[in-house]
Amino acid sequence: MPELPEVETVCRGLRKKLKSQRLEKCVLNRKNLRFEIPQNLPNLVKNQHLESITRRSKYVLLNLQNGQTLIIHLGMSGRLIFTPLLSATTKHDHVEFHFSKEKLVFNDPRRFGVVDICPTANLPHHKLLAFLGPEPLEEDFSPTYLKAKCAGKKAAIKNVVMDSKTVVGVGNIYANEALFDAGILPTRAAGSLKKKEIEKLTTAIKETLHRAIAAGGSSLNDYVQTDGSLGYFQHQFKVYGREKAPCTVCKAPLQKSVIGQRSSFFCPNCQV
DNA sequence: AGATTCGCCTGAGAGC
DNA sequence: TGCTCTCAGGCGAATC
Repeated sequence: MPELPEVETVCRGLRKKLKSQRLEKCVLNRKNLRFEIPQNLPNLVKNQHLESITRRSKYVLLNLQNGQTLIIHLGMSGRLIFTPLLSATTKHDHVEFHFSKEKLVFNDPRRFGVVDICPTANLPHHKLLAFLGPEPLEEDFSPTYLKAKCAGKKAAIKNVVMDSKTVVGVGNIYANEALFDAGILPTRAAGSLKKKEIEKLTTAIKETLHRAIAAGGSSLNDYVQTDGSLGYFQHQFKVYGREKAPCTVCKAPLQKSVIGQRSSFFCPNCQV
C-alpha cells in the first residue's frame, strides 16, 4: 500500500530512468480507474519530452514539454513498472507509457488509482490537488502549524494526522509508527495534546518518513519499486501489524484496535 | 461545520 | 479441491 515514502521512491526510480526521455505514445487498456481516464490523454502526451518528475502528496506528476502534466496516483495496489517494449500485457495493466527503449506500465488490481492530465499551470486548481495540506517533510509542517490544526478538535489524533487537509502523505502505517515514536495513544483527542507532545509528534512523522524513504519504502502485498525490487522498511515496523508481539521498548504485548475504520496498533504502556 | 461512514475494487488467506 | 467469507485500505462523496 503506497504511502508517501513509497511514492517518493517511485519518483526517484522514474527520474533515474526517464531523464529527458521522450514519451512516444500512451495506450489506454481501459477507460476508467477510480475516475474516468480522459480519452484525449494519449493525444496530449504523444511524442512529448519529460521536463521533470515531481511529487505532490502521493501524486506522481510527470511534467511534459507541451505544458501538460500527467497525474498518477497509485491508490491501494497500483504499481509503475518498467518492462521491455515487446513484453506481453498482463492482467491489470491498465495504462502503458511507451518510451524509446522500454515501456512504463501502470498495473493496479484494485483500481483505486488515478491517471489524469492537466495543464501544468492549472495544477494548483486541480480538484485532487487544490485542497491538500502541507508536505510533511517541508518546513511549513511545523509544531506551530500542527498545534493550530489540532486546537479544539475532538477527533482522534490519528485521524487528524491522516487527514490530507492537515498534512499529506501520512497513511495508516506511518501514522501508527509515528504515534508510537511520539508516545501518544492514537485515540487521544487531537485538541488534548500538549505543546511538547505536538512537537514530538511532528518530529516523529518527519523522522519516520525519512527512515522509510531511506529504506526504499515498505513492501506489503502490493508495493514494489519501478524496477520490481522490494522496499524493506516493513522490517523496521515497531507496531504496525505486530498485535500481541512484545513492545520493542518495554516488552508489553502490543494492542490492536479499530479507529476510524483503520487498524491501529499501539503499546498500552509506552503511549499515553 | 466537524465528525463519521460508505463505496469503490480484487487478491490473499482462513474456514468449512 | 473449491467454495464462501473476511479483510486490506486511499480518499472523495454522502451522511450524520
